[in-house]
Amino acid sequence: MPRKQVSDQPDRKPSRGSGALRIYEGLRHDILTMALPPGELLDEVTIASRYAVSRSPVREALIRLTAEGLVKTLPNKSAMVASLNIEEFPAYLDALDLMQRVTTRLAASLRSEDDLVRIKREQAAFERALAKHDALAMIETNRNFHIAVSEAGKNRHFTMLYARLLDEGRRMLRLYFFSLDDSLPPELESEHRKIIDAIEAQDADLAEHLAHEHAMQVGERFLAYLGTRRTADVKLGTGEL
Amino acid sequence: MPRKQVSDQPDRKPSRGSGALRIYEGLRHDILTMALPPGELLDEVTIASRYAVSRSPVREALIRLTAEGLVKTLPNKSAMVASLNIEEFPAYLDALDLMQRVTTRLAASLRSEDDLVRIKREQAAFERALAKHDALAMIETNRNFHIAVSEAGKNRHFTMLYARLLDEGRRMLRLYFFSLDDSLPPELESEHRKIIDAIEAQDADLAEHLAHEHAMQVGERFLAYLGTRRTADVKLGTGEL
DNA sequence: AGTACGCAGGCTGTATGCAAAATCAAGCAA
DNA sequence: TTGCTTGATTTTGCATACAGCCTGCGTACT
Repeated sequence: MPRKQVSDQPDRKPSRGSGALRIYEGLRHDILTMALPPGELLDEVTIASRYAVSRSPVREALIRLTAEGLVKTLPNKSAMVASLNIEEFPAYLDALDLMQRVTTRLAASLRSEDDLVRIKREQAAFERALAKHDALAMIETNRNFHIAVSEAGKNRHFTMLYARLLDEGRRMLRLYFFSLDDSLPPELESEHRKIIDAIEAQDADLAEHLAHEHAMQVGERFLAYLGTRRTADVKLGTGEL
Repeated sequence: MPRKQVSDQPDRKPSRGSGALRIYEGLRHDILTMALPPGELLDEVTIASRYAVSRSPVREALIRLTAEGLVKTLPNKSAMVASLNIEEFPAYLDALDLMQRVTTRLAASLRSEDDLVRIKREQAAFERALAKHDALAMIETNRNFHIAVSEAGKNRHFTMLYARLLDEGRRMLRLYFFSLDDSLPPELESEHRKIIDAIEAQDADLAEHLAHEHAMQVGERFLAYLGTRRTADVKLGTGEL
């Protein structure tokens, strides 16, 4: 069959090897931003036609996302976006708190000057997103800030779990941030700043303490959000807004 | 083309859906037991013919193993068994220690009677393996014991990372256990017993302390093993024995 | 009317085909 | 001898083909 021309760039060769990665990143982005809500069915042919590829790279992307826990798949049935289970929130917060504490503590102990530069750069990006009241950008830059801190701690095992938790949290944070539109909590900015100062001063105990408070704040804010009446009909289990 | 007859069981239907899982588990087992040494090339056609399937399910298995970190793959090149990087041992031990402490502590706080039964069952299997001087079984049952403890702590995030660390550790433990053939360390058994007692008594502080000591012991033993002269020529980076 | 059976369609799991990319080796040049 | 180029071969990445499983609807039977 004659190759259908690519939509945007007619002479753009997808350059063998990019297909699966592009789909993986695309699906991942859509899941984390809830463009694909929890429970959404991800049937392979539909996705394949949406990305103008065959089922093979789609399959690869779905397998990888399944391994990450963002997609659930039952044998001989369509994959679906993993649901946000509210009953797991306590365990989630426990894990987030511990990882945030340990990675921030390690960062304070082990950070290099380069790490510090990168952390501040990510924080600057976060503050720009704050200034622009861009909730999605805030969520993403907030994640990148914490990952930068974690990587300064130089333990890839902690960083990996922490990244997974933060990504999982992006979906919850999206619910939270969008609930308050433009009135964004400015204390996040100062909390980040204090963490940076502690890391710069290599005060591990203080850094850990601040990280703990930060995690608790996020948890409390999310719980407060859950308690607001106007959102009482949001079904977290299915993700339909 | 006429179907080539299956090697072992001519009338065995692979029952659609089992292929990828079978290969995944087979490769995983071979990697963790070092039957496939670190650095070994895993080209798709060879594995496919070995398991008497096409490349598709092999591909799926390799993708999943890559996501787990047991296999490394570079674009347009063969996948290979992930290497054991000795320079990452300190970070590994940090992570193992923290996960062991937190999961054991949580287990002491949250264990149900059923959890306790399962933990003791896994410990019994471990002791049987000890009695039989079966190193591979010891490694596996030791892992299962700790996973059972972790699951009693009811935090799937911690359990997931802990399981990954224990599996990663299986490859290192294999080096260690095989280095001392039959003279197996009996204190592992009593350490497990003490941990069980603390969990049963719901003494979280004691359980955490014992878990910490246990992790440190394992680390020290492995370091002592690394220090023995007769193994000085084992190249951990490539895994060739 | 309600239930069970059967058949058709769609979707996944696996096999196979094809082309780009990488690797290797031989040949040529320095 | 050493290094670069080039062509053949191998291997991956993607596309396509095929077969079994699940679903849903229609029909017949109780």
